Amino acid sequence: MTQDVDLARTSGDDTLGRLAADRDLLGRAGTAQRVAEVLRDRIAEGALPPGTRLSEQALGAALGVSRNTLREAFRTLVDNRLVVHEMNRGVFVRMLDPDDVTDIYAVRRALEGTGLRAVCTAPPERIAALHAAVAGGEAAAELGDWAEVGTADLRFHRALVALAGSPRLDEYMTRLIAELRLAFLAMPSARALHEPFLRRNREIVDLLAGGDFDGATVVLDRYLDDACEMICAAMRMDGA
Amino acid sequence: MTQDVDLARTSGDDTLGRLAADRDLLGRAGTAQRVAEVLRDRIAEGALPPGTRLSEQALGAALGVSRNTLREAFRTLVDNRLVVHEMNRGVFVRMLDPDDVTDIYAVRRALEGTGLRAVCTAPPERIAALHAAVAGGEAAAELGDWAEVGTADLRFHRALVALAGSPRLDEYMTRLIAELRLAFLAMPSARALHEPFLRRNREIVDLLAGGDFDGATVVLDRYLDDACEMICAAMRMDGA
DNA sequence: CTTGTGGGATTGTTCAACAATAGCCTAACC
DNA sequence: GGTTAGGCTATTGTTGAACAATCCCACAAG
Repeated sequence: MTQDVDLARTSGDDTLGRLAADRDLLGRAGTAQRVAEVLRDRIAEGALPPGTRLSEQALGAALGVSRNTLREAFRTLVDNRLVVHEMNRGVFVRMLDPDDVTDIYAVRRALEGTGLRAVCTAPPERIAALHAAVAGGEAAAELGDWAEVGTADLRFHRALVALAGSPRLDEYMTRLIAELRLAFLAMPSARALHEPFLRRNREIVDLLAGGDFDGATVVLDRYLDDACEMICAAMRMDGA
Repeated sequence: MTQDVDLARTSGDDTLGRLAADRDLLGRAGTAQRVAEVLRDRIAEGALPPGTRLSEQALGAALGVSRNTLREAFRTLVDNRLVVHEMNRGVFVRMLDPDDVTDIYAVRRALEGTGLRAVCTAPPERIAALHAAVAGGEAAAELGDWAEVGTADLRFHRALVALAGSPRLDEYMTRLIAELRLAFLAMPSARALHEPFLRRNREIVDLLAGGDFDGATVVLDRYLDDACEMICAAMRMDGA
C-alpha cells in the first residue's frame, strides 16, 4: 500500500519542515505550560479580573492539577507580569497603575519606532501584513465589530514591530500586549478605545507607502501619546 | 527613651520610602527564587557551561532543595532564556548560535538607540553614571584588570538604556546581558573581547557631551556591528 | 483607638510514589 | 553490515499528603 520511499531524501517540497512546525502544537507541552496558557487566556478575556486572588487549592481543583504543577504555571505568569506573587499571601491578577501604562507605552514607542525605521529593509510580505491589518480593522469597523477592530489594531502594531525582523522584539511586543490587556479591561467600551485610532493606522501605512518615514513616526508617536493618556485618564476616573 | 512621634506624619525626610526599598533586600525571597539566582550566577560565571544538563536529582541534592522547588526555579530560568527545557529530557544550559547573537545585538541597537535619543531629556545623574562607567573602564584597563573592563563596559551600555527612564527597558537590557554572557563564555580572552571597544565608549560620551547625537549613534551602531561580528566569528571558529 | 492574642486558613517546602518517556544495550533479522 | 525490534534502566512528569511558617481576622484587654 504505502510507497517505500525515504522521506528525508525525496521531499522536494518542505514537508518535513512543516511537520516539525506542527510538533509543538500537538501534545508536546507539559501540564504546567498548558495551565499557564489557560490562565493567560482567562485573564486576557477578563474572566479573572485584576486583583483576583488565585487560590492554589481552588484553582488546582477546578483545573484538575496538583498544587505543585499549578505553582510552576504561576512562575511563568509572574515572569510575564500578568500576576504578582506576594510572599506567604499568594498570587493575584496584576493591577496596573497609570505609571505602568505610561511605561508600557514608552516601550511601545521604542519597539514600534524600531520597526518603523526598519521598513526600508523589510521583506514585502511584512509590508503586506501591515496593510492587511489596517484593511481588516476598517472592515470590522464597517460591520460594527469593535472587538475585532481591537484585535486588528493590535495585529497592526505587532506587524509594525515585526518589520524589524527580530524574534526577541516580536516576543517583547507579544508579552507587552498581553500585559496591556489588563489595562484595556478597565476601559468602558471597546469602541471608545479603538475607534479613534483607526484613522491613525491608515495614515501611518499611507505615509509609509509614500516614503514619508518621518511623517509616519510623528503620527505614530501622537497615536501612542493619545492612547496612553486616554487609558490613564480612564484609570484615574475609575480609581477615584 | 524613644521619642513618641508618628513616623508616618512627621517624616519630612523620606524615611519610610527608603525603608520600603530595603524590604525586598532582606529575607523576603522564597527558596525557588534564591535557587534561580544561584543558578543564574553559576551559569554567568561559566561554572555551568552551555550544554550542561541540569539533573534534578543531582542539583537538588547539591543545593539541598526538593525537586519541586528546583523545577519552579527552572521555570524562571527558561523564561530568562538561560536554559532550555526539552520535554522528558530535562533542562540544559542554553547554547547560543550566531543567529541568537545577531538577534541579541539587534535588540541592543533598538534599546541603546532609544536611550541615546532620550539623552536630552535625561536627568543629570544618569548622564553622570554614563561618564563614570567609561572612566571606570579606562581605569581598570590601566591596571590590566580585563574582567573589570568587561563589567564596566556592560555598566556603560546599561546606563545608556537607563537614559530612557523606563523600568521595563532596563529589565530587558539586564536580561539581555545575562543571556549575552553565554556567548562571552565562548570567547578566548576577556581582553580581546573588551579592549577594542574602550575607545568607542569614550567616543560616544564625548560626542554626546558635545551635543552630536547623530555622531554618537553612528559610533554606537558601528560598535554593536563589530562586537556582534567578532563574537559570531569566534563561535563559528569554535563550532568547526 | 491602639495593642496583644488565639484560631483558622493558606502558602512554602519537602517527601514518597507512580506513570511515562528517552537512551542504551542486546539480539534477531534481511 | 546495517537495521529493526524488544527490553532494561535512569530520569523526568505529576500527583497526593504531610508539616512548618505565615498571614488574616475576630476578639479581648489596656
